[in-house]
Amino acid sequence: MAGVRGVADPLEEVFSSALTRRIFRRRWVLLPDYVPETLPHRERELRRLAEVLAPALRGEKPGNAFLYGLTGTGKTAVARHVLMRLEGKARELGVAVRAIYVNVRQRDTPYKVAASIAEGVGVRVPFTGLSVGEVYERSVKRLKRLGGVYIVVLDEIDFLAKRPGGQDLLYRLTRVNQELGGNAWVSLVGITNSLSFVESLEPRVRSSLGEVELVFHPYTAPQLKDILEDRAREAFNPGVLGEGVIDLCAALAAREHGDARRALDLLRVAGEIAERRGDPLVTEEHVYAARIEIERDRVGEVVRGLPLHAKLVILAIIRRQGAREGKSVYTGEVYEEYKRLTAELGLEHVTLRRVSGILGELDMLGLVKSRVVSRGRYGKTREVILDADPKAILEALQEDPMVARLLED
DNA sequence: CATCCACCGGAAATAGGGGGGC
DNA sequence: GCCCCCCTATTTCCGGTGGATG
Repeated sequence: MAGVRGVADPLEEVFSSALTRRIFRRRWVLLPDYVPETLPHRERELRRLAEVLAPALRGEKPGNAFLYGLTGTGKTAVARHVLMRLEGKARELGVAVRAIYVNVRQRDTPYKVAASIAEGVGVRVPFTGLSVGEVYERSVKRLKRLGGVYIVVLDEIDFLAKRPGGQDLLYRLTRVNQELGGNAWVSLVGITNSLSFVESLEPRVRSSLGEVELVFHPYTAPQLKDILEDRAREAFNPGVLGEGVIDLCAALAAREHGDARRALDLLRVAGEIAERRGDPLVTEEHVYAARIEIERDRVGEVVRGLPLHAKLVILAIIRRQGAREGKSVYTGEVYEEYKRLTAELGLEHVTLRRVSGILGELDMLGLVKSRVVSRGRYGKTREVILDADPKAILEALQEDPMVARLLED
């Protein structure tokens, strides 16, 4: 393709500005899955987890551990950091230690978890077709032959326990060492942000998993500031951060139960916005814009991933709520509106039971807030209120050709 | 103070689409 | 080829329940 010399070429402009990297030096340092060199204000937790797992270096069975605390309190980062260092040390010593990290929210069925572990021990499995038990047994067989120490981290483990068969798999995992008969060792590290989850576990699973429990408390604003300053030094070119930017990110995140991931997201997206606009400095204004952009992206992504009837249900909520000036709506009311929408499209409607389930799902996805209330004589039902920007939702709904038919007018 | 509304929410089953192992 | 497995969305069935009302 011949270049268009002398004429403004929009792509060329994009490319060259990407190359100058005027804002970021190493942007990925701010991405959520980056494992930092240092974890300020988590020294105690790092040390404790390391103590639990260290026996692996002698080829002995490490302990099981359970980490809990709210999102963005450093659980995952601590786990990954310790595992990285442990594997490094083991390599140095020539000891067979292998860490297997599974995010159970992303791999949220017993089969997927078992398959992830299988891959982690070097067993190739198809993505479907086998039973969970089969996958599990193949892994055990290979482990017996290979030997070594394995540390399996189950992040957001509550999502596994909730699924049918999830507890069974957990139970089997907690006693896999008996099956291995000393040829290899497996230790489990469970991570969750749900305290109530711990109580919902079968006692035998809980006692095994919770040999050591570490509680992660929310970061305070000054602590978040330390974290951000650490990372910002790596991530940005010198002098590009405007006055008060870090403080603002820390303050906004501290307001949300001290969520470090949120703080880092704000800082990163603020930088991205500045870069995109060609501004030489990241300012507080960029941070505010980042907050909006993050939320819009989140909502858009969630809504796009919804099945058709869930999309219709959320549209029904918006319609009903719009008609009642942003006040809450009840299940029955939503259901009626939803049925109207399906009729308009000439579609079958799902049952009330299902819509009730969808309402619960929308709540978990953070699009809606709902609580069960009793209106006495007038029955018990769920009170639903929108918890996301309706404009962002509608924008995403627009992209569904079926739903879009309802939005023309 | 018993009643009874309007759902709630667990459990199990189905549909229907994608794949094993031997 | 036969029989078994997984996954998601949904249906069916059904016992449960907080509190305004009569």
